[in-house]
Amino acid sequence: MSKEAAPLHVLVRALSRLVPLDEADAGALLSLPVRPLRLPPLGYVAREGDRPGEIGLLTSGFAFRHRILGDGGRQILSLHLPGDLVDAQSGLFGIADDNVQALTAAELAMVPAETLRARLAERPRVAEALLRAMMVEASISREWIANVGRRNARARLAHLLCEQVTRMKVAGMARDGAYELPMTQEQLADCTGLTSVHVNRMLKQLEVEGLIVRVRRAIRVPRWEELCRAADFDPRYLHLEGNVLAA
Amino acid sequence: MSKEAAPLHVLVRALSRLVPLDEADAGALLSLPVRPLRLPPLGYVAREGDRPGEIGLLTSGFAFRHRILGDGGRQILSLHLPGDLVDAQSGLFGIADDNVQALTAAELAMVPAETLRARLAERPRVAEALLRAMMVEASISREWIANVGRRNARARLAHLLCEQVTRMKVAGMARDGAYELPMTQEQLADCTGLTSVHVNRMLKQLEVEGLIVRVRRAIRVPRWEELCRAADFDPRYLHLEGNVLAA
DNA sequence: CGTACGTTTGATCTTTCTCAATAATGGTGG
DNA sequence: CCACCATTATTGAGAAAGATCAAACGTACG
Repeated sequence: MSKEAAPLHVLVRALSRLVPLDEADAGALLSLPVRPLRLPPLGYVAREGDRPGEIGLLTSGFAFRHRILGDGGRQILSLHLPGDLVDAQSGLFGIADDNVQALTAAELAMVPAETLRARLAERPRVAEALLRAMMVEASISREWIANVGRRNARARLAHLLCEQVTRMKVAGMARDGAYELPMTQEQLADCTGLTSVHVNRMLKQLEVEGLIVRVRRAIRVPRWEELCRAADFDPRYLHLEGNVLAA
Repeated sequence: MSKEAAPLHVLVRALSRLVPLDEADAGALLSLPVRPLRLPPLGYVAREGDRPGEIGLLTSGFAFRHRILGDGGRQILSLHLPGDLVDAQSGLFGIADDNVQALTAAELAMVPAETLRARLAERPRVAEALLRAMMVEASISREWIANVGRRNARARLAHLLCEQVTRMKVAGMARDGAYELPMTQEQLADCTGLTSVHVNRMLKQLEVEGLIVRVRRAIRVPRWEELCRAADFDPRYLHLEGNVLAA
């Protein structure tokens, strides 16, 4: 069961967290044709303006989505974990709004958009799960607006960490309470609307406050509750209802 | 045709901008049962945590969506015009992520979520239109992240104005090049992650620069191109493809 | 072992916030 | 119609958060 020969298992696992899927639903997903795609760090999944025709399922590694502004500034818009359909937007819509890039080395399973669309029409439960996944993503986007718009640098960063740690826990990517967040400080800055210099200072501050411990890019959270308080983090917007969140 | 006896006409009009709907599709929408709701300015459509059971279609007036942060700060997350399904999220998902409030006096048509969901299953084209509407909204959310995260105060405000003016044009709400944006400066501040004091100063600056003209809360844009440049505004993220944007 | 990239730190500058006071405006009851 | 009240807009002065510039330091990796 936990053997993941087929890459689509991560999708079934991710979607069934949102809507219970039966055997037939799962089968419809698992039988999808797939083009494997292996990317190096910073490899592009999609570029703004692309008309992909395929939808990328992230099966291993991390990815992120971003827009480049007129003055060359970059804003990271979302972070993606294995199980995420990384550009359902572009795939179903036809045109990509933003750039999607691998953060680490990553593996994707590219699914033809038309085939997926057809499966969705046959399997309403799967369609509903996908819709929910998109709504969760939209809710996260709105939290990012609030994060970047109304929290100070320290809280922004703390919030980003809380969100990622929580999502990684749910995805079973925690390793004894330490979470490897494979991002440079510049990328953290582009997530939070700060400069990398200021991110560095705030990380250090969180560290001297004892809210995080850093070793290389691995971050451990010795006092989860306190970090959440510093972050003004309330995980409701992640819609994890049924999920185990026991530390 | 332009007579809108039934409130649902605005929905048909809005959705058919995204996907061509035939008579049967339109009929399926127009025959939806509706509970009219009339709200005073600042009346609530939904509150965070609500489990509504109905989806609100805004038929007249403006509405906005916001979250309140732990320190009491408020971030406005989106603005809504007639034709917008103001809480498809909550209605289809079950639980509201954020607060939705009327900005002006507003009229809504409340549609039972279950009925709408059933219609969606019967009418794939309508479902697709709704999905697209949600994707456009998500794309706008991402632009707001970038706006608030990476643009300075002047550009943020200019961008918000460009976005609203464009959407109002498309919705046919322009009155000879003047657009009534019925928001207080504090609300503009909560959209842009600024303080109302600074919004005031930036509006004034845009005005002395000749990029906008203000009379009461009506804003006219004498030099559209220049305002767009100041805003770093590129309307692609609004996905207006087929729409007339001739000034 | 050197190069490229990322991190850390300091000093200074700018943008935006905060606090506070004043002026308009709009709506209400008399 | 007018006086009054609450809300919103405007302006100034000073403080603070975060940006910018610049340099040094680490570390990974070819």
